[in-house]
Amino acid sequence: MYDGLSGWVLFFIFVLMKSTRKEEIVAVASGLFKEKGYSAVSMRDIAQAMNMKAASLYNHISGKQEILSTLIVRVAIEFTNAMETVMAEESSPINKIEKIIEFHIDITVTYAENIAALNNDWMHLEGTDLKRVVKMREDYEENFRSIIKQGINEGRLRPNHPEVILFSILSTLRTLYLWNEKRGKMDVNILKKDMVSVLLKGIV
Amino acid sequence: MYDGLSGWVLFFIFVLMKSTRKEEIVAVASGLFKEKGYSAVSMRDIAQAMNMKAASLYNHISGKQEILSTLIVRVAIEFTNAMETVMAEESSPINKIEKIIEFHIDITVTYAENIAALNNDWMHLEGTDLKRVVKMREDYEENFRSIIKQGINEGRLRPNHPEVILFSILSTLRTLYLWNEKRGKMDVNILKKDMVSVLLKGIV
DNA sequence: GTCTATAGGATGATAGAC
DNA sequence: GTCTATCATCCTATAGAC
Repeated sequence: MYDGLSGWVLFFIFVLMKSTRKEEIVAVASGLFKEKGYSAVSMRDIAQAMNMKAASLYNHISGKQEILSTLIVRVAIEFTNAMETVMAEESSPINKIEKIIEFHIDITVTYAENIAALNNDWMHLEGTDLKRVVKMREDYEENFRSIIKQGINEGRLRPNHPEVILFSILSTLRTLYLWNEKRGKMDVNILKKDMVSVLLKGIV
Repeated sequence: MYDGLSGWVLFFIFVLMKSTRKEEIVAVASGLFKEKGYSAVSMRDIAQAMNMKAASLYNHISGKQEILSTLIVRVAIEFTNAMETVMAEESSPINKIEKIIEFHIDITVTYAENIAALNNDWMHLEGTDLKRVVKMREDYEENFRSIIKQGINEGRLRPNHPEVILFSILSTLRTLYLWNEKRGKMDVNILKKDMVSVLLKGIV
């Protein structure tokens, strides 16, 4: 009876270790990718940062590509889900844009390194991962665009070129990850309020 | 007399060729860097795109690093000069911000690839080039920040956190280069007007 | 699960013929 | 100024001992 139990416990620990070890690698690699970019970081760099040898990494991941893919797909899904939640709501375009700004800030707080990879290294994805991420990005932008167009049509947004509005807001939100040190001192809720105010009402 | 003349002419052509050849390399490389990033582009890639062999590149440039440095320093100086011109003017903070938005659009039109390198590959610069570019970037941001603070103090800008305003505008302007295809169809002056309107007056 | 050793190929750069 | 040949080093990834 004890034997059976300890067998299961050991198996559970093994699975747990293996999975957290992979997560450790992904976490360490994401920091390096953010600093120097995917292509400039070698498996030796990642291994060194974990106090191990490059060959040992391959017991936990299939290769460098899997690290990038895990990193990017994870946060891309996060954004897709958040956008779908907003789209499903029955509220005004302005309210939806506020929600988008808020979830971008929330996701950036926990996924800064993933966002760096999504923004700067998506083109180094391969095969179906590349197609999937590009598709998610296109759908995301299309949803955002439709909200803006609706807002203009209803006369609740100023009639500027929709692409200019989309691009202005989105490029600010997408590069929020670069701003984490300065943000660190700022309360997230204050940041959200200021960001909504600046992006919606302008600065004048 | 003819001999002397043709000697000078040949020398001039030689200097001209050498310099335009270097410019050609820088131009071709900048396109590749923009697509895949500095680290993912090899000297063989650059050579192939010019229908020559990698070794031949070294007759015109000292190495890969010189290409990056040329590319980045050039556009960094462009931004620094433009900002200094604006700072020297005696006009309101709002007027200065409008000018900044406008010269960002102008520079982006001619230097899209350089800006990509400045944004994404500056960390691969070495030695004094790295220090110089980082310094120019810090000074640039500090100038922008002082304009914003003055605008808030004078009560002409809404009293949002200055860093939020700085970051929102700057991140939009810095990623304009990503937007060149869509912009291509739009008149530059209309883009400037829309951009100024969206960034200053907001969208609501 | 980590190590050493190494395969197999790419990389930045140089030497020297033409 | 471009080429071929090559160097020395780095890269991702695998094989196999422990």
